[in-house]
Amino acid sequence: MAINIHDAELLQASLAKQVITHNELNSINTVAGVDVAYHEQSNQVVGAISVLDANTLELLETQVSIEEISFPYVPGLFSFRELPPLLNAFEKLSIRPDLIVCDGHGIAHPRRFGLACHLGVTLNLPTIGCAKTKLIGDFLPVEQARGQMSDLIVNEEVVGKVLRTQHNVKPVFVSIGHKISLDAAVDWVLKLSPKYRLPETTRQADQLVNKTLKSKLELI
DNA sequence: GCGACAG
DNA sequence: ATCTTGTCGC
Repeated sequence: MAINIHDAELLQASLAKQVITHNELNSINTVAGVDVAYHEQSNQVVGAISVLDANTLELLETQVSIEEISFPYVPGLFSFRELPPLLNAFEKLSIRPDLIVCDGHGIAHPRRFGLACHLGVTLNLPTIGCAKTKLIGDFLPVEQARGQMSDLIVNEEVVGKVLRTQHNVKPVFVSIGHKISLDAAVDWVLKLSPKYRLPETTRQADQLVNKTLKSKLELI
């Protein structure tokens, strides 16, 4: 790895000061989803980004990047493992999305600097963290109806929302990534999840990395 | 020491 | 994340 674990933690604490936790958005016409998949066998990683029309959720553009895994999986240092392939895939885009939804946390992180924050600050774009499971924090049970939520709390501080995107389906963990308020982040996650638990942006990116991993690496 | 721990 | 079949339910 190019950076050691200790330095990575110090870097996060420093970069966390650059995170903007209020809305600094222009009109949002396109929204992107990002995801990463691994092939430990060949030490390869696939990063993908899918850009959707923010209103129709129609798929507009996709890009992928396949490269060497450069950092181990360490809870809390997730972004150092996933950022490289995501940035490389992003560079290939012809469309610059107005918002990015990440498969992981934003400020709901030990040093308030999860993947969504790191990607947002690096690209200077609004980002949302939408994770499938908790990293830190406590919360009260969420009612079963779609749209119900409860605060995700760490030391009295609300770092995110535990949001039910579908009736009777396990909730997701939403937090601020960069340049967006928590309320707006929740609204977008709901809008992007009309039918399934996860946002369409995440589903498209997830589908893309798995398809790519299968076709380009399984024949090794 | 014990449990928790994004993907 | 990934390893993995069938199966219950809308």
